[in-house]
Amino acid sequence: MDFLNDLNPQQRKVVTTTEGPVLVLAGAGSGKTRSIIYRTAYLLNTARVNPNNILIVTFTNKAAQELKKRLHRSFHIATYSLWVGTFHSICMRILREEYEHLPFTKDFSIFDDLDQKATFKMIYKKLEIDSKNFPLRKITTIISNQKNSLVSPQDFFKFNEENFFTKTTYKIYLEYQKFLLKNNALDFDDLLMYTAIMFHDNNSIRKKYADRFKYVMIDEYQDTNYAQFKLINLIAMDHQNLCVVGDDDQAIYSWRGANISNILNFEKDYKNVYTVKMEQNYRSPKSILSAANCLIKNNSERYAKELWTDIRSAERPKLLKLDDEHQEAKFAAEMIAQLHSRGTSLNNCLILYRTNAQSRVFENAFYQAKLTYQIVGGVNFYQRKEIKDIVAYLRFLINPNDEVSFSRIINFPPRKIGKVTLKKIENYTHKNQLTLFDALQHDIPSLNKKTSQRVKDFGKLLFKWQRSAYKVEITSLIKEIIDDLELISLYDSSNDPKDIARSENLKEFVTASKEFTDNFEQETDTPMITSFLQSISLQTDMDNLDEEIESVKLMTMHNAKGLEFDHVFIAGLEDGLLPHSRSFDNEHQLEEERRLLYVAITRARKTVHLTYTRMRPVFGSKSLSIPSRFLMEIDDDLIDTENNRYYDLMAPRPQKKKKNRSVVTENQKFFRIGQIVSHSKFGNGVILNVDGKGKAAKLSVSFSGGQLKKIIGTYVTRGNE
DNA sequence: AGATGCCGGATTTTT
DNA sequence: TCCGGCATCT
Repeated sequence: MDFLNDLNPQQRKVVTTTEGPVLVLAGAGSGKTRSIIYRTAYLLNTARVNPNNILIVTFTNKAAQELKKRLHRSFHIATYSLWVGTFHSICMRILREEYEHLPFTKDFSIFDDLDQKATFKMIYKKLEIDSKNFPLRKITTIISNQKNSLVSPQDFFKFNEENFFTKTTYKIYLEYQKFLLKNNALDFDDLLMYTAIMFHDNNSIRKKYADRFKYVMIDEYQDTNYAQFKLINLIAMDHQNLCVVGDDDQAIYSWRGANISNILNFEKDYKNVYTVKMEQNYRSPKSILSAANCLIKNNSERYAKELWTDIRSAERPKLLKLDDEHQEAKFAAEMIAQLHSRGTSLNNCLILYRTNAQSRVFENAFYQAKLTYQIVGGVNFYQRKEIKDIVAYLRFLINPNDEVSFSRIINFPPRKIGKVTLKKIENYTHKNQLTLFDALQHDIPSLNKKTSQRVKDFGKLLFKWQRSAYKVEITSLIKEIIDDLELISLYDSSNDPKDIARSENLKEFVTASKEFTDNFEQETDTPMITSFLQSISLQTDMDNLDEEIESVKLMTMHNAKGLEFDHVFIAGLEDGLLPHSRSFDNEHQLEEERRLLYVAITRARKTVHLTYTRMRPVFGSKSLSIPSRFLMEIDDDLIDTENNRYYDLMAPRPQKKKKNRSVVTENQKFFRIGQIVSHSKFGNGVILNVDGKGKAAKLSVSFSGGQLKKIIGTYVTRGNE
């Protein structure tokens, strides 16, 4: 119990209040992660809870690993039987365990957004839909939102929707889900949706997990969506031992379906909630925190709170104006070079920007300055063409119905099998009720002799690998495939500059597979290759950071959540970038952009540099930049603009608006997604979307009578949940 | 089947 | 500016 002395009174309360619902409103740098770790240790060592009975949900795989590492190091806790992971990885494990009750096998493929895109293209072709009228991006977003609200296509088809666009969208949705199942595949959202719906529909399975996970902790609760809320609710509703930790000021994922009202309504969703506010910041000096506080006060959708700190005497955030984006990058590189020459590790330096596209100039500048850097995000390692290709081979061997992978590999490397042949193979497969894999072993009548031979040769090759797949180690299999296809020499002999790095990446992939094999903890009777494929689908770039290399880190502000660095450089503080132009006309989105900057600033332990440019290329042509409106919201005396040759104020400071800075009122959180409401004419219905706040919010409601309506909140009443 | 070239459109953030 | 999609040619 001695370890409780390491904690402040609030943290101690969080740690020792093990029974019943606990809400922890934890500001940036207030020791949130620490509290979760200590709470887990307390549950295990003091309260003698069996590790099997604990579920911890983190926001990234990396955070999960870190947590395990620290539990092990500081408390000598064996983390083997502890369930720690992201929502997605935890759902993946559950679905694999319960596949008998589900419409797919445990070998299911996980489709990333590239696979998803390929799928939609096939569907568009089949349904003869013009992507001009139904832009892919828009449609995938809508469908993703439906899944995150647990609305299945069948639910929608019950409604007699008149609107052509909506009707077509649901047709696509339905077809998409059918296609995925036919391919034994799930997308990211499906992982959550199938699990939540399974718990909802099958009480004995729900009970099994509710009994298993007697103690549940969720980190970053402000960024959970409805499916995640429901999922956790179904697990915790019986025992109520649920501890959620989050900060409404750091909610930055609403575009992904995250619903801030999950955290704001926690005290209503659960009974007798014990609430702890942690407002002492242990990370940043007062000079930095004051600026952050001043900024975030401009948001109206928040719990009123103010972070404070004992850490004093440091510099205020510096604001600098550079001529263009090259100068901006060069400036950061020079500053970091200077710090580095005085003994600062590059590991303590962070570059943050709003969009991935901004990273390129920084790469350049750091390369010039001979400073080692690592980029997080952008094109994920596993999304690169050469890696997707080899993964597609592996996937197809395991999952012989995976059309997306099949169409990827059938003619790569080129073996003179084109799309006509592909279509014929698919038809033959369909007609004879075969898997694609088996069809390749046949003589397909509609093919001419030459083509048929090529197809059969390919089939033989796949057959050979499939036998290896169940016999040899993953790494050997991968090597075998790469050798047989002569991929390395293919890329090395290429004239295309893009191919230069490809053979290197392939080698790295081999190494990664080896690492996986070495660290693999056999959890079920699932073949290792299945686990490998599924786990790499959920890997992010953050997980692939090489910790051994001392380097400056470059990433988007979204990726920076939960991290801390001594020196933080925040670039591109310009209207259009931050706040992003796409958020200009929407107050909610503007507030989210503001939170993004708040998150960025509060990463810093020692210094913050805010930069913007005089001029920046937009759509290819240079145009004058406008300094971010957020800069004007921070009081003059909190920002250092003096003794600074770069600074000159170019835009007139807009008048600050008077803002409602009070606590979120009942009115503001009146409706939320999933709530049941009733209407005098349409009867009962469930809310699918809320636009605006308060009683007068615009609601999208699906009524039990079948209508899907947009309605002003004042015309409905809330029913029981 | 594959290479070439033109046009139009899009540009946020990620598991 | 760059990328992807489409048409056309070989």
